[in-house]
Amino acid sequence: MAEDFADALALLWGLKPPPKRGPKAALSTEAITAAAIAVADEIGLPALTMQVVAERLSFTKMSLYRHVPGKAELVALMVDHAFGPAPQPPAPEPPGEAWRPRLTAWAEEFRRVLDRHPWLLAALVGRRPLGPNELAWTDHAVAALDGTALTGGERLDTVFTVAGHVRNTAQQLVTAEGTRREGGEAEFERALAVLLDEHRERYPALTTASAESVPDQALAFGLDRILDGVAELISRRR
Amino acid sequence: MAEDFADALALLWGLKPPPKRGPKAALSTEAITAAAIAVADEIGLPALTMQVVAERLSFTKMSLYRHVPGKAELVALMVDHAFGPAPQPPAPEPPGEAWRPRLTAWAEEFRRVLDRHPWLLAALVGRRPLGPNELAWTDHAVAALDGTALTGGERLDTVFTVAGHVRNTAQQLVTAEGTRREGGEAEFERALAVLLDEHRERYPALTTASAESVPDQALAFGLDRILDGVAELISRRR
DNA sequence: GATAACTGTGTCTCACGGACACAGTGTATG
DNA sequence: CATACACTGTGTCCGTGAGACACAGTTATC
Repeated sequence: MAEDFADALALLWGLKPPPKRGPKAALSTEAITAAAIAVADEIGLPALTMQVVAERLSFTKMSLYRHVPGKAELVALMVDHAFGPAPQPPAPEPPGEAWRPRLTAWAEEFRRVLDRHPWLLAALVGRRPLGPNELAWTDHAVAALDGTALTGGERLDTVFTVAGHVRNTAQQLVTAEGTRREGGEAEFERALAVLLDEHRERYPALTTASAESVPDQALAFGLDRILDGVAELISRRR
Repeated sequence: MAEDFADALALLWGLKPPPKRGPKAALSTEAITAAAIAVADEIGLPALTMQVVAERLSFTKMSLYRHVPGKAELVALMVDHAFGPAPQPPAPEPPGEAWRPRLTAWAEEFRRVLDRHPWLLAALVGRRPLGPNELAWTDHAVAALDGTALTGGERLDTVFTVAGHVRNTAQQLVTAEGTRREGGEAEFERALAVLLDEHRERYPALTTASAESVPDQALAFGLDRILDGVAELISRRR
């Protein structure tokens, strides 16, 4: 377990000493990762098998294991690769100002990544080895709060809260398999509506609230509340 | 797929007509669900196999399928069962007041459930059939906001945001397998610290913020920010 | 040119989810 | 009361997926 963790980290951070002898590899960790991402985008994480990835690359399943220790590590690579380089160049603006639009833009960018790669949601569950890109994303978000009256711990917690909110709202567009929800959307809503209607005396608050709910507002609403709360804390510090 | 969804819902809501003939069943959906939860608490969701559940009950694997359509449906049952009945009796207080302590208490209760059943985090990913208990939990949270100046949609979004935040903070105590993180905790922190130290010029904001971070504050901090934001919105409505 | 490191491959094993047929058991109907 | 029928638990079988391992071919170093 500890070994696996260290292995995965080494792989994520590109700490493999390049081989000196032997044939030049036709495959590469990057190629495998990219192919796996393409497959997962289409068919989801549970359906992602070494076999399918190999087929897309026109190689055999076992050849993948020369470049990737196992499926778990492959997923870790996919995650970091899917994030890609962090958005928002260093931003020459004075620190301490504009933290709010910067965090908002960051959240939207994060959301876009999750929309592009629905399987990411499932892959982000639990603690796992972090890659350079993921850390860079986090760093950029924390940097948006530079110069504010928040402590380091508060900045981290703020970023954590915002990122978590984005993740949670993205879940609504995703099936349990980690693929985009297409036409079946109505089915779920209808089933829930029927259920609530059948038991409206059992869930009174939920029923009445649902009656006047507006879809697709959760991301913006929650983000505004969170950032309002952060703004209040910052101004309270002055 | 649509069939599966309906089947799972029927099972969750106990809509099985009881059999009239035949031997009385030694097994039951409840017994299987309870055993599966016990197993998952110990070894996590990926390691939860029909075989293991059957062994704990001293039955054969295939006998489970007489009471549960498949593993996915079993997990759905486990989720609703793990939630248990919603906390907080109807609360005789006047609505509109005390929404904040009620939501806070609700969040803490939710957190306690997640701590008891670490695998829940992974099981909650994506849209899935909702059971009566889960709906009741949601209803109670929404009810805490009854009488406030929020619209129905805003109440739902608030609850969604709070619940999501609780979920996200709970993730830090969980491994990728959905078991509690025990001694390995230090390993993760140390690995991250080493990583950050090695690349401190690459992640400046993150490095300095981490240096003065206080662990285990994320839940309370984020919750306070969110509720501050909600309070501001409510007072703005007056 | 020999050796050693490395790559991709074919074969094998094990674990898991689930289909299916079967024998035993209890209830309703003739 | 007998018999047919619905239902339960079981044993066997299959398909699929992760991964171990041995092998043959390839390339740089001595």
